[in-house]
Amino acid sequence: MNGEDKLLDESFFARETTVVARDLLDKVLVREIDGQKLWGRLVEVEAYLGPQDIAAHSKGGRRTPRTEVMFGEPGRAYVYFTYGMHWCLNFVTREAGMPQAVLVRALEPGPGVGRCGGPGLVTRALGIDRALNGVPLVPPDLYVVDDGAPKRRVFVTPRIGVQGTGRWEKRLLRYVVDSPALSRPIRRQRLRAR
DNA sequence: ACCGCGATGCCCT
DNA sequence: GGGCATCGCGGTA
Repeated sequence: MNGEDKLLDESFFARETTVVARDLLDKVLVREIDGQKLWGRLVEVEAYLGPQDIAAHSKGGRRTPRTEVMFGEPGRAYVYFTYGMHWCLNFVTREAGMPQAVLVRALEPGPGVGRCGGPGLVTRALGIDRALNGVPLVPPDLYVVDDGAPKRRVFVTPRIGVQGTGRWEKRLLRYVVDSPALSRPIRRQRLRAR
């Protein structure tokens, strides 16, 4: 992480969610906590597409205390708690009023950072919890940069943990690059490259 | 390799 | 009260 890094700003996140998800791969998520910088390279994300998307928290336009952040400005963190023990980090996308987001599922961890092969592991390794819900993705606390690293080939699969056989469950809204840090290994034959 | 399940607590109906 | 955008372990193979 050096002076060449370019911060991904609000205009980056204000675009179509699937495009944001794809573009986030190979970018670097940075967390600064207690004066130390923890980071990891994004290798697995998922798009959640709002009211029409039956797997999204904002399905049907649900506007509740939990989903409120997704209805607001793009480029903020949406952090929620699940299964009694895990925090999950999302980036809010699209303009205000369109409750869409990208879930961070895996990172290639930087030096001194623990395993990040799963959404709960990412937040544990980077010290992310409800205190960061709703914060803008700007330094110093939590932000994403382009460090100029080469972009790898992107693969798409159905989203993890989304049950059912309907259209939304089958949609290829999980975006990954081939990495040992993924939450689940790629099965080459079933994979569709783009 | 796959499958089942317990942990644990918040959210929403 | 049911379900959950999870994880890690233990069993079977």
